[in-house]
Amino acid sequence: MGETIQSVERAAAILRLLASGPRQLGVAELARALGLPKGTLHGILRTLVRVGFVEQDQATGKYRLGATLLHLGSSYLDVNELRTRAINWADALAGRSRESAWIGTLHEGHVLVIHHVFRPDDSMQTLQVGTYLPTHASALGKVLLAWDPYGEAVATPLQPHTKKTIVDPGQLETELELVRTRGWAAEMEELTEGEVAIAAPIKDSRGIVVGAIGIRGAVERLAPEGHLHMEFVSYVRDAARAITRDLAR
Amino acid sequence: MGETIQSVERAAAILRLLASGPRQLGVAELARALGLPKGTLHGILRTLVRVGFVEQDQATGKYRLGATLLHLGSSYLDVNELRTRAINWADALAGRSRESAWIGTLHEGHVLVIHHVFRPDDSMQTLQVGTYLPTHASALGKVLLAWDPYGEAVATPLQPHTKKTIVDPGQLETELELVRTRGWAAEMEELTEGEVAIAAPIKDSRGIVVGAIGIRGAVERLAPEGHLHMEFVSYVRDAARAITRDLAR
DNA sequence: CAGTGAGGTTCGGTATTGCCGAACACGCCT
DNA sequence: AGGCGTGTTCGGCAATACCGAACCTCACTG
Repeated sequence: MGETIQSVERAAAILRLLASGPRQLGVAELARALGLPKGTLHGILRTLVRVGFVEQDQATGKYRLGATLLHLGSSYLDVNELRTRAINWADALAGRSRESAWIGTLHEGHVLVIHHVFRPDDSMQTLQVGTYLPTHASALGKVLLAWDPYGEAVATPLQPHTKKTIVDPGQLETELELVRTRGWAAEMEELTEGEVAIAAPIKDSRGIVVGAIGIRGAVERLAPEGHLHMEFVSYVRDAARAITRDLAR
Repeated sequence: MGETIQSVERAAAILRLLASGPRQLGVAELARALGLPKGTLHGILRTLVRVGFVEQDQATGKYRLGATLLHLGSSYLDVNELRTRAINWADALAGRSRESAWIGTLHEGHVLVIHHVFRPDDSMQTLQVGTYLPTHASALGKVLLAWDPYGEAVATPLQPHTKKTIVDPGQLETELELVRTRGWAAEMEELTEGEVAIAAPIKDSRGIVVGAIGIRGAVERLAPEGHLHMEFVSYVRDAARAITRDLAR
C-alpha cells in the first residue's frame, strides 16, 4: 500500500484520542500525546471544528468530539449491509428468547456492537450500539475470534472482568477450538457477574464469518444451576443460520 | 477565523457525501461531485480507509463509511453533557407518559436526535439516535427554532411530509411565536400521519436553549378528537424544567 | 500584587507535502 | 475488437501545511 496523507491521518489520531476517554482534551495535552508541536495541532483542530467533527468548550478552550460524528455513525448503520439484513432476525430472536439480542463484528481487536434489541418488557436498558465488547470475555467475541480469517493475535494480557474471565491464552485457545467444533459459543459470567451470553457465527456468501449474533441475560434464566438451557442455543443458531442464508442471496 | 487545512476539509466532505445516501460511491462519482481530480481523491480515500473511517467494497472497488465512525459516534454520546445529564429524566418521562421520549439538538439545520427512549412495553421500535428530524415538522424542531440564538434561516422551501405539514414560512413564524409565548411546542400529524409530538426547551446555565425534550405517540392516545391532553404537556414541561435546573448546577 | 507557568492562539519563512493530470490496468458491454 | 467505464499508479512542480518561537490571557502562588 502506498503513501497516506499526513494531515488526515493526524486528524484521525486526534479523533481517536478524543474518543478514548470521556474527558475533554486541550491542545497541549494532544501535543504531548502525539509528539507534535502545538501550532500544528491547532491548525488541524481548527479545521475539525469547522467541519463539526470537534467542538470547543467556550469556557476552557478544550476540545471534545462533535455532533457531526454522531450523524456519520448512524449513517454507517444504514450502509452496513449485515445490519440491515439481520435486523429483523434479531427482533425475532429477542422475541422468542425473551432476552436482549446482539449483533457484533470484529473491529480493531474488539467486538463492535452494530445492533442491539432490548429484552422485551424491560425498559430501563441503555443502548449499546457502537460500543466495544472484549473479544475474549464475550460470546460474540469468542465466535469472531474462532473464525477470524486473519487470525489476529488477541491483545495480551487478557484483561479480567470477573473471577471467571479467561485470562490464560492457552485456555482461550482450547475454548476457541471447542467453539469451532460445536459451532457456537457461550460465556458464563466472564464479563459481568450474573450474566450469561450465547452466540453463533454469521457467514457471507463466500463462507467467511462476517459477524456474530447472540443473546445475553441473567444466569438464573439462561443457565440455572450452571447448565445452559439448550433451547436458547438453538434459538441463537437458528437466527444465525437464517441470516447467513439471507446473505447468500 | 484563520485558514483551514485543505486535505482534512476534503476528507470531511467525502465523509459527508458518503453519509448522504445509503449508496456506495466510487472515486469517479466523488470526483464529479466535488470537482476534484480522481488522483487527489484516491489519495484521501486511501488514507481514510487506513484509519477505518471508510471501507472499500472488495468486489466493486466502491467506497462506503467505515466502522470506526460508529464507534466515534457512540463516544460522542458519552462526552455530550446534555445527554448524560438528561438521560435519567428522559427515562422518567417515558415512564410517566408511557410514550417514547426524545431529546434533540439543533445541528446544521436539522434536529439531531441525541437520545431516544422506547415506549414502555413495546419492543418493535428502531432506535433513532443520530438521525435527523426536520425542524419545521417536529415538536423538537419548533422548540429549537423558536429559541435559536443565531436565528438561522430555515431551509426553504419547507418540505411537506403529510397534508398537515406547515409549508408556508409566514405560518411557521406565527407558530414559533406561539411556541415562544406559551413555552412549549406541539406537532400534530405534521411529520407522520397518526402521530403527535410535544416538546419543551432545555436551557443551560446562561439561559440559552441548548436542546429540547419531548414525547411522541399515536394521536388517539395523546390527542383524542384533536385535543391534546394537557397532562402530557405538563409531563414534558416538568422534565424540561428539571433538566434545565440540573444543568444550572 | 508582581511573578510564574500553563493554557490556547497567532504568524511567517521554509521545504516538505500532497496535489495534479496523464498514463495504466482491468472489466464490462456493445 | 473496440470503446468506455471503473479504480489505481506515478513523478514533477509548487502550493501547502508544517514548525517553532512569540503572543495573550488566565489562574494560581509566593
